[in-house]
Amino acid sequence: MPPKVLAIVGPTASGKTRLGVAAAQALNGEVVSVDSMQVYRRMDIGTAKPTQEEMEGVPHHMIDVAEPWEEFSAARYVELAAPCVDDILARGKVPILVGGTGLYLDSLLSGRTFAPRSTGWREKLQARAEEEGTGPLLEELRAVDPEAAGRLHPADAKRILRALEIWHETGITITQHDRESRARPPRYQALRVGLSFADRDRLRARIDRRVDEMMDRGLAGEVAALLAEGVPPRCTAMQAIGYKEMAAVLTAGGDPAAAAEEIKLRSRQYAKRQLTWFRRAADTRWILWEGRPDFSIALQKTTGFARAFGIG
RNA sequence: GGAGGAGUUCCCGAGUGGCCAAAGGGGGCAGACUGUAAAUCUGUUGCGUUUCGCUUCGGUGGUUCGAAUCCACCCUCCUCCA
Repeated sequence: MPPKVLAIVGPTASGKTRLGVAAAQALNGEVVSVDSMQVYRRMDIGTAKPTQEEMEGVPHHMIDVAEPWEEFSAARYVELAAPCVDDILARGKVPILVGGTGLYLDSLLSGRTFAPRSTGWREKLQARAEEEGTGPLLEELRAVDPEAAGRLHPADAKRILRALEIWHETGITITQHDRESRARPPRYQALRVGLSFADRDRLRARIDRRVDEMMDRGLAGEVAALLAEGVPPRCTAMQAIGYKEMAAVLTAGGDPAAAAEEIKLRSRQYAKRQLTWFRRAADTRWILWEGRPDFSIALQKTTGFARAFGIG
């Protein structure tokens, strides 16, 4: 049986960080962040990275492990996070996976492998897609991997390109790769605890408040500093919600207040996508806030689930 | 007081007699997701007993076989003249 871990998931601003710390204290655990943007250094305010104070002495991993200009990915996340989790287990403690990046979490738990990133194919294919459109590329894919071509929507350029990239780079179709990858045993056995609000409007209000706080705490300055140190505006890190909007205001001009509203909107839509992802795991034990979040009750429930699951 | 212009579905906005429950965009809702995932992509969005019926395009009447589209009056908003 794979080792057991606790995973705390949910949309942005649902209270994962705080419950994670409380659970770590109660269960003799350490937190492993599962967040595609908190991995970057100097991106603190906009990613709502837990502060030293909020960590309350609980060790946190997978935060500040990359430079903002670096190319990061789910594959790289797993490469770094899995040893982290294993180390925590080896020390007899409970790994508590806390975060909202569904792909990263599932990749870490499942043991799936990733086909390698190509050396140059992606760029070539991208250039072709811009010239010819994705139609011919999709047909090219169909010739070697009809299954993938049938599954992918003609407008989904990103995935069509990736499928072709894998084919050209490895000579193996993405369909075959995925099939083999899926057959691997899971890396960990996870108790999934989901955090959200019973009423979507409450989640929305909390997101709004959090964005206002980010602005007050100096999000503009944080983004300006990144740009000043030469972080390319188009890199992965700068695609983060809050950063791309502020970067646009800082470089092209515009109203910071309007940018804040835009950030709230994008965050709300992101939260919705997170819910779509996390709802898919039917075994998730959801804790839905009815009104103000009550962390003592949430912790009680979580430790109860954990005991029944056989951890802590 | 006078002269123009405008009021369209949650929002913006197209539509100037039938092909209009009404383009397009936004937002909402739902979904997908294997090396950019806070990314990317899809579906759907008046109501119902849903290959059909009903209600809708500021309001009320009217013209017409037929009106969001034409006419009259009214209401609201904008611009200009006084």
